[in-house]
Amino acid sequence: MLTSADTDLIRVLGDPLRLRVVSLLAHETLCTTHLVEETGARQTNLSNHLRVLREAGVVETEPCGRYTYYRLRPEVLEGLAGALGELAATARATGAADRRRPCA
Amino acid sequence: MLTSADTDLIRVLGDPLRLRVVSLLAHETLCTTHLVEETGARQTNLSNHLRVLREAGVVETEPCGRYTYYRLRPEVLEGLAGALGELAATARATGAADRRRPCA
DNA sequence: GTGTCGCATCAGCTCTGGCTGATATGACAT
DNA sequence: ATGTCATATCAGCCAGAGCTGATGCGACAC
Repeated sequence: MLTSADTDLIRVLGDPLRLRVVSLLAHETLCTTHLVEETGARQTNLSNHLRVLREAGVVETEPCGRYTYYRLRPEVLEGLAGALGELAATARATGAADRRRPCA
Repeated sequence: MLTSADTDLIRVLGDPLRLRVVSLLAHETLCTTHLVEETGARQTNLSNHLRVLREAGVVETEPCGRYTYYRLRPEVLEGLAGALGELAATARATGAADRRRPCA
């Protein structure tokens, strides 16, 4: 079953720049400067998106001097992937059984 | 790797009402009237969302007299679940190896 | 035919959310 | 202490997206 928390998570991931950041962080732990280089986005803009990702629990930070490392939290993505997979399986079963509600 | 098509798909799913509809359709093939009953949303509003889901390829329609059945397309959800799962696996490996880019 | 019902589309309003420049904070170097 | 750099926050602008009422269209019943 999908909760409203999942909706929020999906919404957070549904932004091109944020998804790009997540994609980058999946391969390598980076700090804001690297992300600015990689994405070409302004620092302010990126910082806003990183806050959204942080508050959604998608990433976690590790301060390192005046830099800040951003690391992905795999459990969150795994949870969502699992929920969507379950939903897809249910849908496939429903289709196979052609289970439909009669209209009027 | 996540493409921009995935971004669009995620964005489509990132709406509470649309995700609710997807959730309902996963268990049972329904027509608009049923969805109006189940969600409590206005017919116009729901029809708009259904159009978005249709254009994103998440659902497909089957006319039945003056009714229209909506059915979920499991492959789309499966594809997204798979991509997210892969991303999570990559992130987990990155974390385990503590692979990070040195800052300056 | 007329009426009703299921569904889609249109036009308009509103509000969220992403982008920006400016500014604040805090760490390092000199 | 001064300057520079990395990062976060704030205030404001603007486009996009969701909700609505009104309307159009096609299928069925009579």
